[in-house]
Amino acid sequence: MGTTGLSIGQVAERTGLSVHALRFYEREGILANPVRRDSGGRRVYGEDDVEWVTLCVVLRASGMPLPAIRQYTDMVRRGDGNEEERLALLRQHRERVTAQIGQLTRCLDLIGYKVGVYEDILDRGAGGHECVAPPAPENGRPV
Amino acid sequence: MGTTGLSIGQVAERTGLSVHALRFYEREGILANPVRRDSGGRRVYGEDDVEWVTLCVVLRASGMPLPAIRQYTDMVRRGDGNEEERLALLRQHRERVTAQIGQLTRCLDLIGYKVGVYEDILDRGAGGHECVAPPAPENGRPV
DNA sequence: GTAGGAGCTAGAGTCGGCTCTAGGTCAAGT
DNA sequence: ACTTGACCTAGAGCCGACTCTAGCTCCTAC
Repeated sequence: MGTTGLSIGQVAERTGLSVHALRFYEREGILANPVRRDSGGRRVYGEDDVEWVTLCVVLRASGMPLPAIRQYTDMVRRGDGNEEERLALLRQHRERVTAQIGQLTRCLDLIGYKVGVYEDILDRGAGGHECVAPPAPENGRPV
Repeated sequence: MGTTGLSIGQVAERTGLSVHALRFYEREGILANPVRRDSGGRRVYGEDDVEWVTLCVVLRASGMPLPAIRQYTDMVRRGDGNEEERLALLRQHRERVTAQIGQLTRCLDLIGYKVGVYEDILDRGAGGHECVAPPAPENGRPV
């Protein structure tokens, strides 16, 4: 049986979390199953643990708060029979992420516009002809 | 001269920030120009202030930290002549936002995949035929 | 045998970004 | 006269998510 068995440091390395964060997540009840320990009391992670942590990292990266991840973890831990609940939670999160992307995209438009404005100002300035009344950079009463 | 003059409460309402947050931003040096006061010492905002705050809200919403917003504010306050700097800062932020959207999109893919998995499980379950060995929901060692 | 490095626990500290409190002023309405 | 409500300041408090520290145990290599 080729069960690997990874140390916390190795898991940290491949998930991108710090060892501190991994222990913290465990304390917070965010690991789906209790981490095994070796004879010396050190954590030994399996591939499935790594996969789970990786999922958690993705959920965090997309803005899911730890309490929600814990909820989801609890559902999974409770086992089969609550798939509707899990689905609902995932769908809700998906909508939030979609909304977030939408908002960021709108922000990006404005930022892009601003970038364009400054590019124009600089192009014009570099062109050599004096700009007597520069097109009010930010607002009408700067400084 | 149709200068409006808004109270802090009105600005809060139309920018979405709280009055607390508005005062906090001011203390943090994030308002481009000093807010005027009425005879009683109360803040009076002009349309330009509201526009500036609105820009700040967009920058915040797209993840720019307050210190960076303050930097930008400082540049604007210093007046003409540092347009390259402003442009650089905005471009940098634009790239970060783009990256963030990319990351969220990748997360969304995974979440969508998970949603699909659960939809399949539930469809199959609702179909009536017993699922003897359900396709391992989360990982091989749940609970 | 001893120095280094990785791991352990419990608990304290940090950081960003607000949010709230206490204690007060002021103007308008009843 | 008095209550209400919006505003003021200075400063404390809070929340989320880590991050770090102290003081310890192992194991390995020199």
